[in-house]
Order: sequence, then structure tokens, then C-alpha cells
Amino acid sequence: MPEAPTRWRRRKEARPNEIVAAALDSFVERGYAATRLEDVARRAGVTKGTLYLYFPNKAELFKAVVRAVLSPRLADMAGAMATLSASAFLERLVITVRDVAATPVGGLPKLILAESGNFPEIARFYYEEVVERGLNLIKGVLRRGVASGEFRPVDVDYVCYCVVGPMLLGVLWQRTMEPYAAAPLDYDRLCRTHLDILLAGLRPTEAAP
Amino acid sequence: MPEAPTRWRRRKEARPNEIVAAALDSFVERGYAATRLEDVARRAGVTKGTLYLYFPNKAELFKAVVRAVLSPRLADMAGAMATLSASAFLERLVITVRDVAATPVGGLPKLILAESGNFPEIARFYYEEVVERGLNLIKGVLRRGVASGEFRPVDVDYVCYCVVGPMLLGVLWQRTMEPYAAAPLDYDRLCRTHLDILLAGLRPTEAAP
Amino acid sequence: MPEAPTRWRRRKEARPNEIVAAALDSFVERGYAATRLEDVARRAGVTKGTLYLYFPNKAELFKAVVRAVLSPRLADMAGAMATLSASAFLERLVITVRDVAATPVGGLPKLILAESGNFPEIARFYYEEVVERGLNLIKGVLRRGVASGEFRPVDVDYVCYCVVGPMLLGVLWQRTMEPYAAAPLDYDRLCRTHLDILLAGLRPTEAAP
Amino acid sequence: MPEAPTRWRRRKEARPNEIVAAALDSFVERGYAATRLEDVARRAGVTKGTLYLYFPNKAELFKAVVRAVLSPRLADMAGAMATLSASAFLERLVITVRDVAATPVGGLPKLILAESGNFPEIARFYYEEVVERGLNLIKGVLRRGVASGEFRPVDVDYVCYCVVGPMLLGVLWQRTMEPYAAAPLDYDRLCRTHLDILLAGLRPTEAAP
DNA sequence: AATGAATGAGGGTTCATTCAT
DNA sequence: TATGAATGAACCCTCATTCAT
Repeated sequence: MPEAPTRWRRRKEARPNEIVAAALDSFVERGYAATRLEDVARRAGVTKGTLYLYFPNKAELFKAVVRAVLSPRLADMAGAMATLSASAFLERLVITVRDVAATPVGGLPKLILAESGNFPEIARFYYEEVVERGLNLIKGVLRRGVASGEFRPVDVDYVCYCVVGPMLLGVLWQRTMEPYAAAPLDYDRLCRTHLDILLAGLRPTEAAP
Repeated sequence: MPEAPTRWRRRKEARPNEIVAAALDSFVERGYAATRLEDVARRAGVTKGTLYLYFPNKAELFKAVVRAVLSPRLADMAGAMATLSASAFLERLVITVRDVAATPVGGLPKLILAESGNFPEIARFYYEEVVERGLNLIKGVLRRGVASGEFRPVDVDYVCYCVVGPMLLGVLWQRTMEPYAAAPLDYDRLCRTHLDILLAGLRPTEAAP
Repeated sequence: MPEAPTRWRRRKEARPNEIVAAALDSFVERGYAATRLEDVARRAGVTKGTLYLYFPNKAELFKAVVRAVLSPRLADMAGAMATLSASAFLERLVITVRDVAATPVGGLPKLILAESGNFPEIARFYYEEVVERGLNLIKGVLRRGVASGEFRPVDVDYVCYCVVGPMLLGVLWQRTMEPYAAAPLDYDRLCRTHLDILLAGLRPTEAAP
Repeated sequence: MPEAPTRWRRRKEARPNEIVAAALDSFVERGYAATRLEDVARRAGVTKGTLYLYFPNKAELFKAVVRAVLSPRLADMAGAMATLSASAFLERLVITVRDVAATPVGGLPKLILAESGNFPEIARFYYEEVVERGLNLIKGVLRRGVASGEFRPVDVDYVCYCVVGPMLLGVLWQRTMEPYAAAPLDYDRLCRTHLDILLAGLRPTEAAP
């Protein structure tokens, strides 16, 4: 009866998380359609049948992965940043994205982009849980910055895309174009440059009193 | 047993293009894996077997679609812009992307992102044909702008991502998040805002003589 | 309008033969199922459609090939051998088979063996046209030899199989086992040895007056 | 939607053998190309998908059939015959072949002949496992017989084909020409006649001291 | 709770056959 | 007469899903 010695007998509460983790890796690696449940199962150390004890089908597993991965990330982000100045917030935001980008979670945007057509439900979920909230957060900060004179008056509802765009590009780049580029992407440098241009672009003009 | 009388009507030269067009629509709509050749065929007004007269298999059809769509677009872009000032170039670039975004071709970036893992060949092809060329074009212009004093000194190699990022975001947004957002994306406004921030961010500072 | 200069415009009477010849080669090379009509057509210098002007379908083409190839061979064989002594006949027979074995026609036995299950009609045809006639010829000669005292009394109806067996084996060997054997089959030596054993086995015993 | 209640009954160890047996029958009946895996599956009492649990594809199933059928037969044959006199060995050999001919295994030679072109691997395998070993066995015995004076001096390397030829013909005949012949082949009589001629042909001549 | 053998629908691919030109 | 583009049925193979154990 002695199982593997290094890892105590896993309780059934642990299983779903292990499966979700394995599934995240697989989905991010190969995409939804190309991911075989057999592989997910093997990676999770169980068999195919076991997956169905916890998730009714592949699509639901996929959704569970997205939900499980995203949900915790967002709550604290808003709170943690409420106290910062607008510029400092943007810096912090960029840094945070940079750090997440290196984890498997960094593969989610690409995955959701790819599957948004076939999983409208997921796309909506992602929109509501991440995109909308994130954009509103940014818009709020930008508005605050404009109101306080830290930033010049701008079209806040669209500047937020300019904030996000280069960061998204970076996240996607690492998982698509990176292997073919002459040099690897220096994400740090991307962040610095992005902030440089962005903050310069938002800075109030001399003439504007 | 009389068949449909309208069999076998068109000419050989037209078919490949019709098939590629149908395939582009299907691939863009559903992704590579979820696209059934039967559907492509039906959309092209032929049967499955006919596809194999022109393309040896699904993967090659996919590549042919990407090639067919991209190749012509690229040559002229470089030339047409050589004469513009740096700022005018960036404006023109943004406008061009905006216009392409509305066509089926605008679905390609998403498609290639999604399939880059399963089609490294395609990803490399896209990198070399589009991404690298495009980025070099932008870098060249930025360098020109910096040299002429139109722009302040910046890290050109990474600013290019800041130029592209928001536009890419716009293209992807239209085909993923658009249906769930409260308001549709005003691409024009995105372009104006992007240029506003970007050009302001690049403008030489007063103190720098 | 000048066609290939080395070969005058082929008339429609030539076509069927050319097709049959091409088909024989293909069928013998790859078997019935693995032979694609496209290949036959190309080999015959025509297109697939043309085949259907002369043969209603693949199966009929196959039968036509077998018929065309076998029919002329048999008539003369009987006549040409009527005058020989029994032993001389057997020698001649063996030599003839050896010569045919080197031509594409030598591939027919294998082909017909392989397809006898799927083409009962062909098998029957081959049986009646070749096998039965051939065996009867041999039986006749053996009977003649026994009657004349050239051979000892034997079970003629089954000795004929002993006459044919080694030759058949040789024909099949060349197209199946030959590539894997250490040394190529010396068909001449096979013939000599076969005749040596066979004729010795048929020779009247000393004691039998 | 209640399915047949008798699903999923047998044990894992039995399946491969059942499938191989079913496949042997199908392949022998119709040939490789004309055999549909669906039929094999039905005959084995399973579905198509199940075949792929045990064999990666049709070609491997085919090879497995050949291997499974041949391998056990060969080991004992050599040993069992080592003690017999040369003549007795030949008799025993002929009898053995006659007995095997009546089983489905008797269909293998024809099958391998037919598919040797498309499955060189199989042909080589059959050559090395069966043909070469068998021929060497026979050659050894013949040599022994010649050395001991039981047989007259002959070209042993080719006499072996004369030993095998009529037996092979018999095996093939039963599965190809039999239905069309006036009388069924009396394999026993074929064996007796073959041995009669062969042994007489090998017997030392009076004059040879 | 977990297994894994078995299923069967679905899609890619081939190729004999047809028929407008 | 000859073409060759087009068809569509057939088959191999995959894999999400089921369920007896």
C-alpha cells in the first residue's frame, strides 16, 4: 500500500486543482482543440475517466480552467492600487503584467483570443471578469490623473487601449513570434519604453496652465 | 438518377482563388481545427474532393490561404510610405491598418496567433513576411524622425511595439470582445487617440534644443 | 499541329492495346487494388477519361488485360508440341515457362492468385483458358509416355501437379522472395534440376519389363 | 437510447488474439486492401475503435497477424524432424503441410504472395522466418541423404524447390482454382504422388556403386 | 473514488467514375 | 475521339465520452 513516498496520499479535494493545473498547461501549450484529454489526465497523474468525475466534459473543463485561473487575480489588483498616484499605478500595472506573463497564466490571453469564436461563453466571462474590470480600473486612474492635473486632458475611454495594447503585444509575442525573432524580447525594456512614451504622451503641455 | 444539372461549370483558373477565399472565411470564423473541409467546399460551391485537386491537404490549404492573403499587401506598403514625413507615415500606417481590419484579412492576426503553436511554419512565414518587415519599416521611420529632430531620442527598437500594440489590440478586439462590450469599438477614435498619445510622447521636449 | 515526331499519330485501333499494355505493367507491379487508373492512363499516354472510352470500369479493364495477355499464348503451345516425344515435350514446356517468366506476363500467375477471391470470374477464366488446358496437355503427354513405355506407370492426374509445381514456384519466387534471398534464383538451374528429378522419377524401373 | 446491454464484456488479454484471429480470416478471405477494418472488428465482436487500442494501424495489424500465425509453427518443426531418416523426413514434411493447408493458416502463402509488393517488410519477415529456414531444413536433409547414399548425388540447392513446389501448388490451388475444377483436389493423393515421383527421382541408380 | 476498456460519431483523404467541353 | 475538372462514396483513423468493475 505505500504510495509514492514524497507526496502524501492526495485527498479528493486536491484532485480538481491538480486537474485544472494540468489542463491549463495543456491548453496553453497546444490550444483547445489540439489538447487531448488523455494528455491532461496523464499530466495530472490520473486517468481519463477520472476527469469526468470532476468535469462534465471538455468544454466545461476549459471554462473551469479559465475561471480558476482568473478569478483570484483580479480582486486584489484594484484594492492594492487604489492608493497610488496615477503614474505610479500605471508603472505598477505594467510590472504586474510583466510578472504574470512569465507564468502559464500568461498564456491565457492568447488562448482566449483563439477560442473566443468557439466559446462565446468563455469570451464573455473573460470580458466581464478581466477585460471590463481591468479597463475600468485604468479608466478610473486616468480620470483621476486628468482631474488632478497629473495628465493632460485626453480621451480616457480610448487611451486605456493605448495603455494595454503594448503589454498585450508583449504577452502574445512571447508565445508566438519569439522563436523566430533574431533576439528575444526584453520585456523589461518594453515596459520601460512603453511607460516612457505613454507618460510623456500624457504629460500636460507647458502652454496648458 | 439525374444529378443536379449545374455541375462542373467554372473554369480552372478561378477555382483556387474561390477556394482560398472560402477557406479564409471559414478559418477566420472558426479557427483551423474547427473548420471542416466540407464546409469550406460548400462555401466555395464545390465538393470536398475538389479541394484536393488544388491543395494536397488541409494544412497546405491553410498555408496557401495565409500566403495568398498576405503576399500582395506587403510590397506596396513600404514604397507608398517612403516619401512621407515620420509623423505622416505613422498616421498613414494607422489608417491603413484600420481599413484592413474591416476586411476578412483583418482576421488573420488572430488566426495566426491561435495556430502559431500548431503551425510553426506558418508562424515563421508570417513573422518573416509581415512582422519583421513591418517592424523594420516602423523602426526606419522612427529613426528618421529622431535624426531629423521630429521626434525626441527614444529606444526605437522597442517604441515600434508601442506603435503596433494598440492597433493590434483594436484588430483583435473587433473579433473577440466586441460582442460583449457595452459599445462597439470606434476604430477611428482609437486611431486618433493612439496617434495623439504616441506623437505627443515622441515630441521633443522644450528643454532639448 | 506537329505531334511527337518519332511516333506517328496513333489511330484509335492502337489505343486499346496501349492501354492494356500499360495496365498489365501496373497491375503486375502493384496488384489490382493498389493500381490507380490515373497511373495506368499516364503510362499509356492518355488521360483517365480515355480509359472509359474503351473499358467500362476498372474490373473490366483488369479482365481485358488477363484475356488479352493469355489468349494467344495457348493455342500454339498445344500444336507446337504435338510431335515431340514425352520427355522432349516436358523439356520444351519448362523452357517455355522460363522464357515467359522474364516478361511482364510472368507476373500474371501471382496477380491472378492474389485476386482470385475478389474476381471469381477472372479465376474461372484463367482456370478454363490456361490451367485446365495446360494440365490436360501435360496429362496427355504423360499418358502418352506411360503408354509408350517411356515413363513408368504413375498417377497421371496428379503427376501433372508435380510437373507444374516447381515451375510455378520459380515464377512466383522471382517476384516475391528474390529480393530477400542471398543469391538470385538461377532459373536455368532450376529447370535442369527439376527435369533431372522429374524424368528420373518417371523413368521405368529396371525390374519392370 | 439504451444500448445493447452486452457491451464491454471480455478481458484485455483475450482481445488481441480474437482480433488477430478475425483479421486472419478477413485478410485471407479478401486480401489486405479489400479488407475493411469495420469487418474485422465486427467479426471479432468489437468496434472499429477497439482495434486501435491494440494495433496502431491496419498495416501493423496485418503484420501482427502474420507474426502471430507463423512464429509458433516454426520452432518445433525443425526439432521434431531431426531424428528421422531423409525419406521419412520428406514424408513427414509433406504430411505436415497437408494438415496446415486445411486451417486458415494455409491461406497465408497466398496472402503474402499477393501483398509482398506492398509490404516488403512482411515479405522479408516471411522469407527469413519461414522460407529460408524451411529451405535450409530441407537442404540439410537432402545433403544428409546424399551423404548416406540414401539419395543419388543431386544439386541440393535447387532440388529443395522441387520438394516445395508441388506442395505450394496444392496450398494455393485449394484457395484459387478449387471451385472451378471438375473435381476437388485430393491432397492426400497429391502428397503420395509427389513423394512417389520425388523419392524415385532421388533414388540412387543401379549403376552407381 | 478511480479505473481503463470500449464505443461511435466525425473528419481527412483517396480514387473510380462521370460528363461538359 | 479525347480531355480533365468535378464528384461522392468509402475507408482509415482520432478522440471525447461512457460505464462495468
